[in-house]
Amino acid sequence: MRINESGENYLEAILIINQRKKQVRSIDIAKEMNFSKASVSRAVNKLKDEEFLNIDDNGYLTLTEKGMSLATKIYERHRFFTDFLIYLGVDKDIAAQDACKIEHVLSQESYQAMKTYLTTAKNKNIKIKES
Amino acid sequence: MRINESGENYLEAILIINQRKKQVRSIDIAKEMNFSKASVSRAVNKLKDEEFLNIDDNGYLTLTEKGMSLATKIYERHRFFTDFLIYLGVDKDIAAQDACKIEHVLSQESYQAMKTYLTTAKNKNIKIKES
DNA sequence: TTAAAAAGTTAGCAATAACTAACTACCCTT
DNA sequence: AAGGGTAGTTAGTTATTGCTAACTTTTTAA
Repeated sequence: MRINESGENYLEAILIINQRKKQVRSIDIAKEMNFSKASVSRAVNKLKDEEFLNIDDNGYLTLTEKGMSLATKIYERHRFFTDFLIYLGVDKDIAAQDACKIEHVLSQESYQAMKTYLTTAKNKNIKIKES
Repeated sequence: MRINESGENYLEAILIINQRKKQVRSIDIAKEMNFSKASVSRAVNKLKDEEFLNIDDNGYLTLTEKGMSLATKIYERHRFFTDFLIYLGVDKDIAAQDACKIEHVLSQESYQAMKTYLTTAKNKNIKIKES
């Protein structure tokens, strides 16, 4: 029952929609992701079965602790990879697109190394400018 | 008829096998990639139909110009992303694994920005050490 | 020479993940 | 109360990409 890229994207979308709206339904995800209602319905019910979210009687979705944890992890990676690429000079839209692609697949080790490096690199650049 | 990740991996494997052996057959790919003969047979014939490679009467595979161009591009990305991650302090095996995942999906823009940055970063580090 | 092994192919299966079409259910308005 | 809009579900399709089983063909070796 291992979750995959597709499932992670749904969870991430819920998190993102939640920043604009208090309540999230399947239809909101369909609009956000440009998927059919049917695809979302199926995916969301699978995520419910796997206990990544709950669906209440009115169709509102709530991430479980497990779901929130994963969604947050992926979204943080998304933002970091976007920032990282922007720092390297990549256009922000392309950076965001590329972040979507790698956020699911890059190892924790590489993610951590990139984070550590970016911090150090930023400090070095400041020092160089100051000297 | 757009080629995808799977096809790119087969082409890359052919390039890699060619570095050790003058001639490459489907069975060599199967061993290299740990796939069944049947899967390779189908994939290779698809790549032939799409004119990424030719198959001679003895079953030996030759990349077409188009196939070689793509294989080389992916392999160069593979090596660069591996080097990049190793430079950031990632273990070489993990770096290679992660490179496999991103070599197909990262935009040309990001790839180029990372290349430019790595060169600059290396120079800066040398200067810092020298000063 | 016969038999086994190596290589390749074909057919059919499975999982994943999207789609459309058609349905139900509910609410709101006229 | 009837009809329309919105939301969700179910069924069935498609494409990708791996698999096994079973077959052919060719080469090798006893």
